Amino acid sequence: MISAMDQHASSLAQLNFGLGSPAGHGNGGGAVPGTGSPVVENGGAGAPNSAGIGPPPPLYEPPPLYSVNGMAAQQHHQQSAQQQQPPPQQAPPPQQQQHHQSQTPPAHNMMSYNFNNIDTSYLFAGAGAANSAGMEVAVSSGGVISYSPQSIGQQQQQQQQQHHGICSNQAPTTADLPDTKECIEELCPVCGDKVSGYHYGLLTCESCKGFFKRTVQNKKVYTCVAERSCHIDKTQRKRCPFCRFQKCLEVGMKLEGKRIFACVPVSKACSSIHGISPNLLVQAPLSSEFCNLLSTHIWTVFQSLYGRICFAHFGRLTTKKLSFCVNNELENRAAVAADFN
DNA sequence: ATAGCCTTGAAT
DNA sequence: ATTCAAGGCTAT
Ligand SMILES: [Zn+2]
Ligand SMILES: [Zn+2]
Repeated sequence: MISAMDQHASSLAQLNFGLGSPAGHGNGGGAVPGTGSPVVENGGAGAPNSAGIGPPPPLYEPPPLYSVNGMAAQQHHQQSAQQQQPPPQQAPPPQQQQHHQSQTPPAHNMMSYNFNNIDTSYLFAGAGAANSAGMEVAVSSGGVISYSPQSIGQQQQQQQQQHHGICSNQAPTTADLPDTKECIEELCPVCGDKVSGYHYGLLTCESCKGFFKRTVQNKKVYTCVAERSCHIDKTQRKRCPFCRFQKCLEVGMKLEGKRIFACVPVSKACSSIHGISPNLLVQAPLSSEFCNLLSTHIWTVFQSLYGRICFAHFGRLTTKKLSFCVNNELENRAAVAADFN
């Protein structure tokens, strides 16, 4: 059945984004030597889709019905069974959630960056945390975007070297004992729980380690019933796995030393054609080959997952333009991520 | 699904 | 022998 796609499959196998379960086991250090583990076709998790995103902030004009190379945007319809979502019991309106952010002054509004009308929020949706994590962005004249993301991982490394530092990223409200060198990296950068060691590249708690593990192992695709900016702390981390995983990625949790950009659902057609799993783990570095694949097949999924992408000054959507965009967005980040591979 | 605990295998 | 992170196991 899949034999017809051997060509594609083989080419895919050379890509770098695969989730490997390369028998490889534990390994010291936060940086695992690049084990070239290709793709793993498994995907156990069902529920390939997730379109039920809340109304995205109208920062840009709503995209037209996108269709790439005649590939109709069918994603809109597939909106049925998702993974079990915590019953909207408390589907807290975004405002409430942001209310929780005790001390995050004007962060939440920076969720999406607009560069020359290119919205990059689709990747770092809810980049508020990323921003607070030290993300800096610079836009050059040519529209080239450069990032100097200070992931928590890097911060932790720095702190370690200094054997000094501040109480994680969560300011202790008012308590800032100058001599508290013990309160240091005791807090999980994702949820604030107590760290239990290095897990997937940085100091995290045991639960977030397990959560990250389950997510990447099963390639789970979550959806957020709110605005993809839910506050994650020890007590609420279970409420929105999407935002939790998003935060995991933002702070720089890595698999096999390689950063993960997202876990995206792949349309049935695409997974069938390329012989890939229904859910795809997008890892750095991204090869241009993968970017092509992304631009031609998975892009619409990205849209359905993260909202929309603004191609205002791109005019009509074409494969080439998509490739351009993808290469300038994703690969840029990939290059940055490669710094601490 | 979550999270605490355990086993494993590699590195030192 | 010891340390440690990845992954397995399993009671909630
Ligand atoms: Zn945590
Ligand atoms: Zn959320």
